[in-house]
Amino acid sequence: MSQAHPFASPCACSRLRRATRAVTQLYDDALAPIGLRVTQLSLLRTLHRQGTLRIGELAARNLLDRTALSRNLEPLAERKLVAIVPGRDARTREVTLTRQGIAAIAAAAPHWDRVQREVARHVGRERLDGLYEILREIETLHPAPVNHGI
Amino acid sequence: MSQAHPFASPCACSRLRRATRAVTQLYDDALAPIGLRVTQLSLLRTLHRQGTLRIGELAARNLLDRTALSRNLEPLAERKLVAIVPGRDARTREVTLTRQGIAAIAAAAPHWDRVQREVARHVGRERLDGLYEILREIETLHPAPVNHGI
DNA sequence: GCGGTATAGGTGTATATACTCGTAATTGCG
DNA sequence: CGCAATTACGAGTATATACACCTATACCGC
Repeated sequence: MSQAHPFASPCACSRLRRATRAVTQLYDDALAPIGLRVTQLSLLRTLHRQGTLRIGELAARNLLDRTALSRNLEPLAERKLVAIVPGRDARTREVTLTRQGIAAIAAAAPHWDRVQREVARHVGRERLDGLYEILREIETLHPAPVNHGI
Repeated sequence: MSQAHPFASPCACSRLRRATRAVTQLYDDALAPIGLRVTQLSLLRTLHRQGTLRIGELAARNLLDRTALSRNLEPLAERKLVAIVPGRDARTREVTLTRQGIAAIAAAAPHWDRVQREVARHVGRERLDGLYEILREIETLHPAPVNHGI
């Protein structure tokens, strides 16, 4: 009785993944003129909000595997949008937004804004807020400790 | 005023991606004893529900890029969980679930069930239904035509 | 039947993501 | 201090995902 679409996948994870593919496409298309993907812009903006972070910290704040983050940073470091330098603790590496990185965020801003507003309008602000709340709840299921307020 | 967490990302896409990483981890961990990832189980189950499909059809039903699907099928074909044979139309290839594929779904079922119930309990059935509805809405933003009832 | 167009799919390349294992540096304890 | 445990990270490998470009096949009008 709860199966609205008899052939719909009942798997919460598959549903999330599918919708994420759809919306990622939307954002990537919008950001294409700037030469940034939404994942890349997201990292830049995290650094913009939080300042210099170590690899592990930045990964944890994004519920992202440490080694995956390292790889995601490579093209950004290549393009000098971020700088990665050894920290005081010689085991660590600190990731910093460069001037070009800040410029890239600024260049991407209007495109991001447009697509974000399109999503908000399409879904409705209230439902979007509800979505965020549910997503926050879901994230608490992550194996690693969740860092709220990120 | 609407910024509950002053440092939270306001990006719908990043939020979705982050939550998706978290929940994917959860499902993949649960399915690890079976040697399947949630993406793989999801494909097998689509075939189980819908029967033999062509590459392009299976991709469209999952809002997945055609070539990405082809690559995702490779390890499954390698393990003989699916069979890929030329269709009548010689341009096409048809993907079929094998007996081993059906067995793999059966073996994974209890593990999937457990984690799915955990998510439903944690989020709440009602909110989970609400989530599905919002995700369906979001999917309609996908560039490619959305196939509902999948 | 032929030629142009449309369709289905593969290959090469790039990024996204996570696991295992290995290494270097730090820390903590006796 | 000296060594064991811990911590931070990289490298290798595998899957997930998409785009640009290419090929083969089918279809359609004539």
